[in-house]
Amino acid sequence: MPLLPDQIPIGVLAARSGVSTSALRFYESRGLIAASRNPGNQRRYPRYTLRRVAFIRAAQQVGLSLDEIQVALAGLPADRAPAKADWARLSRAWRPRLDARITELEKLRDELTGCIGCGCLSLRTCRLINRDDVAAADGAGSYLQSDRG
Amino acid sequence: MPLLPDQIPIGVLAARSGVSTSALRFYESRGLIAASRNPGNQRRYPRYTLRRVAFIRAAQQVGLSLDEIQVALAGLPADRAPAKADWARLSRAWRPRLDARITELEKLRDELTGCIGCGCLSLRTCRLINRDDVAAADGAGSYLQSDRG
DNA sequence: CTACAACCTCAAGCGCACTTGAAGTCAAGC
DNA sequence: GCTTGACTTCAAGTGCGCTTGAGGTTGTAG
Repeated sequence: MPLLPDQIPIGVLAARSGVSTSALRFYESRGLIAASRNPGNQRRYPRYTLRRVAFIRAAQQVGLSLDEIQVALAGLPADRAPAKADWARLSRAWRPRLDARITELEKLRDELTGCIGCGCLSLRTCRLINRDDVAAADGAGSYLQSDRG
Repeated sequence: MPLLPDQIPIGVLAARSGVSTSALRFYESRGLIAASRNPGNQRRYPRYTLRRVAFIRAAQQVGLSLDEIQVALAGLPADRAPAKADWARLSRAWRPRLDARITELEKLRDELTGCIGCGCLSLRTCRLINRDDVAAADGAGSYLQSDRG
């Protein structure tokens, strides 16, 4: 007697995953999840869809687009419960991205702290404020750039 | 003889900030930056606009919307170069948000690593996979949720 | 049997952050 | 003076990730 039958209606999946029914249908339209249908044409989800949805939300947190997530999920069997190794493989693939994002934010935070502390807010020395001003170092030149570009 | 005159045309600001001219005009329409006009009605930016733009991009990295950034920037003088204290105040205001975001991503990363290592991918124990399944703990109930809403 | 909530499809709409295009003006070099 | 590219405005379009609405069907409790 399972806690949750293996034929989950969309409203239940929505309640349990915290994702709206419209978003779930949207995910289906984008090939991120799949459902079988009951005799009355209503969606019935296998239990592991809960994991797929959780994975999708987590991946969005990492900064992946739904297209990228779809590609990642394509590495899983679409029609049966994925094995531990399947999830592990996908998760490993995120890891560098997550690390990179964390590093980026930490760098920003540290530069920010540095700026507050050091009073470096001159145009020429502060990396946070000045990071994109590539031309500032080499004089007044570089008045060239198309409006369309 | 300044490196950059204090009447910067939009193309130059775009080249130096790495932000397109259309985006700069868009920022102006949203009240994030401002420009005076030359006799021919062309925008001329004060130098410190470069800092404002860099601030905007940095704030976007932190995850702020343009509306939020506009509110933050409203704390600066709109028509003269902000002082160190002005920037410092704004930067301090980001700090908690940045920290929170970093913590969130680190938590995700650690849970991810944990899941790979511990084989916890059962529906009931893995917090990463299962984090939103609030109903799973208390039996099969909670079949209630409207399609709309 | 009736009522009503939950479900269905399909098309259109939304919020965000811009981008693109049309039609015209301004500025600098030859 | 002419050309060319940088600039102007305004409206419409784009891509993403959904949400909303219309109009209809299914499922279940009383």
